[in-house]
Amino acid sequence: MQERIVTRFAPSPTGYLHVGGARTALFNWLWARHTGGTFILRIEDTDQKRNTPTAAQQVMDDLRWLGIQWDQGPEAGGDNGPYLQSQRRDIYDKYIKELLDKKKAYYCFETAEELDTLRKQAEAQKQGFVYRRPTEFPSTEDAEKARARGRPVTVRFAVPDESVMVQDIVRGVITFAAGEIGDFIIRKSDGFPTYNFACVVDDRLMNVTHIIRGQEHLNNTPGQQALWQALFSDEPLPKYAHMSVTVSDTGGKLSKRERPKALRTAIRHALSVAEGTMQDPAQAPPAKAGVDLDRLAEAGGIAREQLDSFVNGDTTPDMPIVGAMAQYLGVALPEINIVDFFKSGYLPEAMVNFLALLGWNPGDNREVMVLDELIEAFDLARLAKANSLFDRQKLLAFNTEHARLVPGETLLMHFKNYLEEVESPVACAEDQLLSRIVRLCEGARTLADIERKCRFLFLDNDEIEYDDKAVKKVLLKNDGLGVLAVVRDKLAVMNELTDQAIEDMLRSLAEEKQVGLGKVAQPLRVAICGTTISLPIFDSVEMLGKENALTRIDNTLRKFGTHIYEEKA
RNA sequence: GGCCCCAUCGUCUAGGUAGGCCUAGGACACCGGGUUUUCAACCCGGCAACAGGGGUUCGAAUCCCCUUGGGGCUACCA
Repeated sequence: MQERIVTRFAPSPTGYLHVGGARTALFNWLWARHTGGTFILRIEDTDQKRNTPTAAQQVMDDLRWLGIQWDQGPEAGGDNGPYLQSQRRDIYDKYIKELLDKKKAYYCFETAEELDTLRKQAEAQKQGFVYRRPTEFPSTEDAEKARARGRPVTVRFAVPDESVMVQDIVRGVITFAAGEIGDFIIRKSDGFPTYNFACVVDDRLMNVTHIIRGQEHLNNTPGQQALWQALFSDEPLPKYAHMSVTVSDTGGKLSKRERPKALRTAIRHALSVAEGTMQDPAQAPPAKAGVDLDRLAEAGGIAREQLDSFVNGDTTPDMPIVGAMAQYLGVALPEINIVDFFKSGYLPEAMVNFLALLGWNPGDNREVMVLDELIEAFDLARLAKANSLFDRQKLLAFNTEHARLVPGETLLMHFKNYLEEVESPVACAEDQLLSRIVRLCEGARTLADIERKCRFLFLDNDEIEYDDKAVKKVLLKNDGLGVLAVVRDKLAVMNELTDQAIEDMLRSLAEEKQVGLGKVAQPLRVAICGTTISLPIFDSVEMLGKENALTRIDNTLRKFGTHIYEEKA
C-alpha cells in the first residue's frame, strides 16, 4: 500500500519569512498537494537567544499571503502536536535519556571557549575538527558535580564509527566516510535540544515521509540519519531531497543582510557626494546628495552614535529601523523578505510562480503558471541540482503577466490589501472607483505602479508636488504653459466632463494646432498630477472633476507662468 | 584548512537517467523597428551558451577523469 505522503516546513522564528524559506515551504507544500498528502508547519523555536516573539505569527501571515495552507501546525491543529518545539521538551528528554541509558550518548562539560581552542588547533593542523570521545562516559553523578562546579553540561550523540550513505532524490547517493562525522551536541546546557536532534525526533513522530530542504542541510544529514538509526531503527528512513540554494546577484546565498548593506552603501554614497569625494558619480545610487545624519537617526528612531556605528560597518540595526531610514532617504532596498515584496506591490500569484521556477521546471516550455497548474505539474524528480540566481527582472515580468491574468476581483482585493499595507491615501477610495482605476491600468507592472498613477486623485489640490523634470520638459518648453491656458479655457466652458467629451476637446485642439495629441495632453497632465505619469488623461480629468481640474491648472499657471497668466487675466 | 554539492546564452532553464532527433529550444534582460495621450503594455526582428583539457566511442552538451570556477557546511543557529 502506498503510504500517505507527509511533508513539513520547519522554520525557526527568528525573523520574517524570506524568499529562501518561502521557496522551501512552497516545494514541500506543492509536493503534498500534488500527491494528495499532508503538509505540516512546525516551529523550531529551540534557540531562546534568537527567537523573537512576533516572528512565528509573521511567518504564518506571509505563508497565508502566498496561499500556502498547512494541514497541521499552529492555528490548524492536528494529531501530532504540539507543533512548537519549545512545547515538546519532555518528549526530547525522554529520547535523550534513552540514548544516555544505552550509552549511545554522553555528557560533556567543555565551555564554548575550550571547544573553540580545539577547533582552531585542528584547523592549524589542516584537519577537520572532530570531537574526540572520552573512553569512559561520565555518569549522571559526574554531570551533577560538574553542574555544581558551574560547568556547562551538554549531551552529545555517540556517532557510530561507520560510513554513512545518504540517498538523496536530487543528488543520488552521497557517501560520508567513517570518522568524518563528529559526535554532535543533542542537548544544550540550557536543557533545550539542538536542531539536529529535535528535527529527527519530530520527523519520526509526525510521520514525515519526505524531507525537502536546502542544500545547506546536506552535511547535517548523515548525522541525522545515524540518530534515526539509533532511535528508530525499525522505521524506514524518510526520503531526502536537498534543493539547490538561491543565490543573490551580489554573490553568495541570498540573505537578509543585503538590506542593511544596501542602505549603508547609499548613505556612504550620499555623504561622499556631499564631500565631493565620490569616485565615480555615474555609479551613484539615486540618493540625495548630503545627508543630515541627526535627522536620519531620528527617522530610524535610534541614537546618532548607533547610526555612526552602522555607517562604519560595526553594527547593524533591526530591520524596521533599516526600512524607516531607507524610506526617509528615498532609497529602494532590495526585497528579501516576503513582506518586502508585498510592500513593493508584487502579487502572491507571481511570487509563487517565480519561486517555483527557482530550481524546478515542468519539463516543457511553460513558465507562467497558476497555482493549480503548479500543483499538477510539480515533481521532485525534476528538481535542478545547480544553484539559481534570484533574478528580479524576471520576477517583475512574471508580476506583469499575473496582474493581467488574475481575475478583476482578485486584483482589486490585492490592490486594497496593498494600499492598507503602505498606508496610501488611495486606501479611502470606494470599490467602484478603485475597480475603474485598476481596469485603466492594464499592463501595469506592480500594484505600486497603479498606486502611483492614481495617487493624484486623492490628494488635496495644494498637495500636488511638481516633478522638476516634468515641469521643465512639458510646461516650460514649446509653449506648454500657453497650451495649458488654452486647454483651461476650453475646459471651463464645457458642460459635461466625460472622458469622451474631454478626448474630443483635446483631439480637436491638437488638430487645430497641427500638433500631436501629446503636445496638448501632457501640459494638462502635469498640471493636474504634477508628473508625466498618470492614468489615461481623459479619465484622469473626468475623475478629478471640473472644479478640481481648473483649480490645479490655475495653480500651475500661477506658479510657473505668472506673466502669461496675468496677460490672460 | 577539512568535508560536501554544482557547472548549457548576461539571467532562469530545456536537452543529460536510454550518446546520433541539437546547424542546442524557450523565457527574462538587452539591441533594432513598429504602435502610442504619459508610464507601462503590446507587435515584429536581432544578438547570445554546451568553462578548459584529456579520455571512452563510428559518433558526446549528454558517459569517465583531471583542472578551473562557483556555492554550501564546518556553532551549546536552524
